[in-house]
Amino acid sequence: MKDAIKKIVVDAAEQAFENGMLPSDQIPDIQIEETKYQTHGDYSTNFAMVSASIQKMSPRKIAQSIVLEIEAGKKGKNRSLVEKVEIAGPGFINFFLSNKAWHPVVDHILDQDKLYGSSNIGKNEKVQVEFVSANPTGPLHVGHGRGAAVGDSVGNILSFAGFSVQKEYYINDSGRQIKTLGTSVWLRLLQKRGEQIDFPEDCYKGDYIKEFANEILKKHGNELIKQDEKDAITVCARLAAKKILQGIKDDLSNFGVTFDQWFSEQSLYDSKRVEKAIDMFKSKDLIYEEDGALWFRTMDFGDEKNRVVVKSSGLTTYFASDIAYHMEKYERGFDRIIDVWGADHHGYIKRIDASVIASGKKSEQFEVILVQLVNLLRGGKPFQMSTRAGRFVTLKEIVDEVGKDAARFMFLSRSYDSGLDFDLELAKQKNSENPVYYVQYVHARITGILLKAKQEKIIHDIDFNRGENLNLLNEPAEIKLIKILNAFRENVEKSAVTLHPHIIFTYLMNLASAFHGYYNRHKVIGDDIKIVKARLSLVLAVKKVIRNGLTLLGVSAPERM
RNA sequence: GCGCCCGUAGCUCAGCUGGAUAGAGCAACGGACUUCUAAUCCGUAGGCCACAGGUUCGAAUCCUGUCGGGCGUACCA
Repeated sequence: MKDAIKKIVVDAAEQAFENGMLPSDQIPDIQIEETKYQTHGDYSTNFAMVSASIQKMSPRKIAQSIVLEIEAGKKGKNRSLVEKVEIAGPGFINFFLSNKAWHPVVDHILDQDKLYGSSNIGKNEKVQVEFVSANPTGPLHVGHGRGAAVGDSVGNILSFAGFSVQKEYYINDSGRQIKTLGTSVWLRLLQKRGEQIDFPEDCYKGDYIKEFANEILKKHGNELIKQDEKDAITVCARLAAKKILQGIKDDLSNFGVTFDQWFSEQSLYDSKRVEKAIDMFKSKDLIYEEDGALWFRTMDFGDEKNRVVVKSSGLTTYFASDIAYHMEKYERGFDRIIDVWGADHHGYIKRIDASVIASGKKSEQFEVILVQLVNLLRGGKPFQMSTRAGRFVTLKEIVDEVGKDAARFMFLSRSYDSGLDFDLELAKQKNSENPVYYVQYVHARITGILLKAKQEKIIHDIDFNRGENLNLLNEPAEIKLIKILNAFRENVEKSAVTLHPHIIFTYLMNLASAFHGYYNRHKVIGDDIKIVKARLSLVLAVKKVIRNGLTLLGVSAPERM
């Protein structure tokens, strides 16, 4: 619709130039915007204002010549959509569209169905979204849930907008935390056998560790005891990590989050990629030795200090494998890499950015979505979490208690740029305070209407792909609904460009509100069969758009509630 | 100290690639079920958009500074 309006404006401007009403044929970058107020029509453009310096004329004068040309060119194809054009304020040109301009939108939605809202602005660009990537040393907690919801939705939205997306989970299955995990399990196992052991401060204290210890003791206890402690710990680590990872996969799956690939950190060592990356940067003099350690010159790329890649002990740091990992991603052919991280990792961005640029990529090819922390509350009071102390609320707990849909909707309701208060008591409530029901209710309500219409033999099927009598949709509430439906694709695109899923949330709330208002004011199944058919077409279109939007957020669209 | 995020209605937050009269949910108050689902709707009330400068025809939006809150500043992961 906006494109059609833009064409009208541009055509008129060209015509005005030919007629000598405008001195220049230069067309600046203009905006066609939806208006905030009914009195300003449906769309407005700032053409006159931004052309003022080019044309060396006052905005209102420019606007006048444009309006004159539009009215003169009544025969133009798009022109018939416009009922009235007005000049307002400092020089806005306001367009009032006729109702019939909107009616085809309904047909278009019914026809496009699940594809409605999709686009190709991504041009199949290869994008990788990496998220969650929690260490397999314990179950996922609430904070991971937010990252999972954001990453998964961003992936969905980018795909829908025409990007070629791969979602990946990076498994930190190497290094010290895995060793700590093994030690934790091993010590619990020994305790279980009755040995008196002081459990170290830096080991994982969660109950799940004790459970693993029990299990391993039963299954492999006798063999383990005979082994060297060092080997036994390694075995414990391997078994526990495998078990935990499976738990993470299950939790994510129950949360509706899927990954295309699970990438192992250890594999980077096995394939010598870490070693090779270090050698490569050494040869470029970007890695040097000092105090017995190897340092990467991240300061050359704006970091506040250089960073260690190999400690004086000879062990590599996390940063070392991350350098290799990101290089490997580009080798796989991705044009863009998006990492979803918790805000507590923001100091890490410069470092990775430096290594990415050092490896010859452009800064824009690496982006980090920084998800601000989830502030967990219980009945309004802060609820502190610590993995080590074993006191935390897991993602599974949340999903079991409030449901996948409510949890995901909650996580995506706000921009991730802001911290999120997640109150356990509130989230557990299944009442109207939860916005997810507000939107899902639209879908269920419409299904109810369609089922009734089918029962009364008004329609054969509750799903159809052609509207009927759309020209009878002339109630203001109906036109308003169609306008919102029409804006869906634009919202998806905006969401994709800004990488902000909450735009979809806001859109859905807005659409749901418009629908509920319409529903309460107008009856779909009434006396006039022609109008009934028109309205059935409209509400079916609403239903499809609600479903498409919810799908992007990973929330289900129920037929009944 | 330095770096990142935030500061908008009583509360939680949208709006931020500058546009005309700043929005929603919750909470408060008053109404609407003999109807396709009241998990809904309609109405009332609620604002120095933290503060101070700057850029602009125009600033909640962009720039600078100040104040306030969160997070981070490891040869941890």
